This record gives sequence, structure tokens and C-alpha cells, in this order.
Amino acid sequence: MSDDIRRSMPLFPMGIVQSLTDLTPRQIRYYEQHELVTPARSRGNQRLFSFNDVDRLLEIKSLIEKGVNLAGIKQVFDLQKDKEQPAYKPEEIEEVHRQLSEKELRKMLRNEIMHEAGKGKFGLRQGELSRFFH
DNA sequence: ATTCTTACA
DNA sequence: TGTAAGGA
Repeated sequence: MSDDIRRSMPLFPMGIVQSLTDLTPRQIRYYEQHELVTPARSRGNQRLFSFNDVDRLLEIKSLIEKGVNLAGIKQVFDLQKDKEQPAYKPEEIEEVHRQLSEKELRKMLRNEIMHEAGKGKFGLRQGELSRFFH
């Protein structure tokens, strides 16, 4: 159950998630309003998304492209399970960020991408990959 | 430089 | 959904 912790760790700010998912910040915030995704917040009130959040957003994007509306998407996920899951305290998040170097974070992203790539997940484009495989 | 909230020709 | 305004 340790992989769950890794995937639920709040790591990415809006900008990175935007490029990772090809969704606009507007859309991402809109989905959050409807509780389709519940990113953590930093002390400065900045959203911090986990790998699970990114996966969820890609899932939403896929469904939207298939013509499913928000009501339909809500039925695809368990609104309940989300509220039970991890609720990191701002200090805990900061501690993790202090220990994770940029290099290590990109390493996590690379592993995640390669792991999910085979399954056809992560709709990343060339330009975006270059930023993390620096 | 980034992101956040609120509001709407 | 886009975008502008005003803060943090």
C-alpha cells in the first residue's frame, strides 16, 4: 500500500498539470468545483496535484472527448472514496517538497510515464517530454 | 513569473 | 469555456 502514498502525494502546481493533461486551468478548476478532482493546497492556497489527480484529469478528458457530460462522469468515479482518502497537512507537503529535488521529481514523472505509457495513458506530446527528460 | 477568485460584452 | 481584473 506504499505505492498509494506515492501516487497521492501532492506534487505538481497548475502549470505542470496543464501541460501534462492539455487541459486549460479553467477546465481543471471547473472539474474541481464539481468535485471530480480534489487537489491539495499549499499554504499560499496554490493547488498541488498528485499523480492520482493527473490520472483522474486524463480520465475526465477522455470521457469528455467521448461525449460524456459531468453528470455521467460523476457516475464513473466514487465520490465517497475521495473524501476518505489522504488529506495532507500543508506542513507535511512542504516537508516532502523540501526533500524532493527537481531531478528526483522528474525521475518520478519519467517512471510514471513509462509505466503508464504501455497502457496508453498519459497523453504527453514531444515538447512536454523534453522538459522533464532534461 | 505563477496562480487564485470572481464575474461577465 | 475564455478572459479580464485585482490580490497574494
